[in-house]
Order: sequence, then structure tokens, then C-alpha cells
Amino acid sequence: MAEGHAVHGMAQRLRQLAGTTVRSVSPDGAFPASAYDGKRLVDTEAHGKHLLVRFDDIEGAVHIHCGMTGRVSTRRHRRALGDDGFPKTEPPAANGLRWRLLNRTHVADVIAPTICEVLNQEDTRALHARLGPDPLRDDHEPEPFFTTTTQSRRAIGMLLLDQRIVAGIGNVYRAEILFRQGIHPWTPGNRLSSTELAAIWSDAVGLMAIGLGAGWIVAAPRQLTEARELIDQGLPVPRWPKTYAVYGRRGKPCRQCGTPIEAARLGQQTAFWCPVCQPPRD
DNA sequence: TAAGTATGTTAAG
DNA sequence: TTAACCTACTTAC
Repeated sequence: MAEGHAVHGMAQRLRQLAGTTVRSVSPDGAFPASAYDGKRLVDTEAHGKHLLVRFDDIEGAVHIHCGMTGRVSTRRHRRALGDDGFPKTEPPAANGLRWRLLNRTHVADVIAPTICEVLNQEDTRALHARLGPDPLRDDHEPEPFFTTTTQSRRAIGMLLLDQRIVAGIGNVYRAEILFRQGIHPWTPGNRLSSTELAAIWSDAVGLMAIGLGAGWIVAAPRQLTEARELIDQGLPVPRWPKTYAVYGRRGKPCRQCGTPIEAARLGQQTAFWCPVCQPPRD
């Protein structure tokens, strides 16, 4: 469930604890949480699907990656506070709770992550260095993505999932973006024009920004329009039924032309595409 | 109740 | 290329 938009959302919500002193515990003992107990959380940051959390007086950052099943849940609690300013009783814990941060108003749970580890400053730099530009970060520029893609014979569907080339796109966004751009997933990167690459990037920026604002992946044209309006007005976007164009729709008729959607393994995951709306290039 | 699948990634072979 | 890792949900029996 964690493509880049979801991780940025986790970072935003966890940021509600920034500037406060936190209680830090690891219920399963698999994270050295006591090092952060009583420290002030300084800030959070997302780069693609990676989440970083920084604390006062500690160099580097805590690095979290949710994988497919992990999540970071930040919520308000209303528990009675003890003399130390922290809740007297613990909010209920989910299965797989690896790391919990508490302050007087909020609880943040890191649940079943693939990675929850301590990085020093150099490791943190190395992490950023091995990730490509993130469409959801306004301090990132797409040029490295354009350059690598233009020089690569690998399929664009591979390149979009390669986090070294562009960070944050997952299997759903790959499928939906390539459909919207009419590009077959097996098209080699070096066969794409600069116009097409620019369109892929800006579509990723637009779609993922709406996904971040809505809290889920919105892809259907009508839902996109409506979600955009709600987000602009600062209103929550309800969880309408998900209607993807191609993702997960193997064998179902294309919503645009009726042709059955195709699906095949591309890299580690299944790619979905419409053979007519996304014609192969020869 | 068991098996299969998933919006992900790494390491082994 | 394959298996492994983690949890939650769906489907099959």
C-alpha cells in the first residue's frame, strides 16, 4: 500500500510530533527505541518510498521503509496524562508494532515495516544518492530521470519502477501513468521523445499530488476532477470505490476502447496495459 | 481453515 | 531467476 504518495502522507502526519519531546518504545524489541526516548523530534522527510525521521542531538536519521504491508499510523490520543506529561496508559497496539512514539497529544506507530533502522549522516547521504528524483518533492528536478531514460534500452515500465531512476512510483502508478500517456510498457526508454518523457513526469507529479491529498490512489478521470476540487478547497476526499484504468484489470474491457486489458510480468511485478490504447512501437 | 495474492525490495544462486 | 520477508485481505475447499 505504500507508493510514494502514501509515504509522503505518513511523513506529513508524523510531522505533527515535530518540535515536541517524545516517549520512544519498541514493543517487539527489534528497534533500539530507547536512544530516542526523551529526545525532541526535529523533522520528517520522505524521498520516494523511504521515510526519514530526525531527532535533536542525534546525527543521521531513523530510516523506515514500509514494503508492501508496513504502515505508519499517526493519530491523536485522548488519554489521561501523568505528572511527566505523557499518557499514563498505552493506546492499543497493532500486530507487528515495531516502534511507537508518544507525546501528550499524539501517538505514532510504525507497524510491520521492512526496514526500521538507524542511519548515520553518511548512510543518510548515501540513501538519497541512490534514489532518483521524487515527483512529489518540489526541491527535485526531473533531469536525471530524463537523461538516464533517454540513454537506456530498458523498457519504460522497468525504468519507472527502478527507484534509482525515479523515486516513489509503484506498480499502480506505473500502470495508470503509462495508460494515460498511451505508452506501451515495453517501449525502450531511448525510443521515447523528450515530449513524452516530460509528459510522463508531469503526469506523475499531478497524479501523485492528488493521491497524497486524497490519501489513496485516485486515477479515474471524473474522480480526479472531483478530488482536485475538494483538495483545493481543503476538504477531505471520500474513499470512493477505486476505479483504475488498467491496474489489476487483466482480461477486463478497456474503459476507453473495450479491448481486453493485457497483463504480464515486467521486472518483479505485473504490468497491465491496453494493447490498442498503448500500441507497441516497432 | 488453507491457499493465494498484494500498491516492495534484497539477497542468494 | 527465485525465494524470502512481513501482514491483511480474498478466494477456494
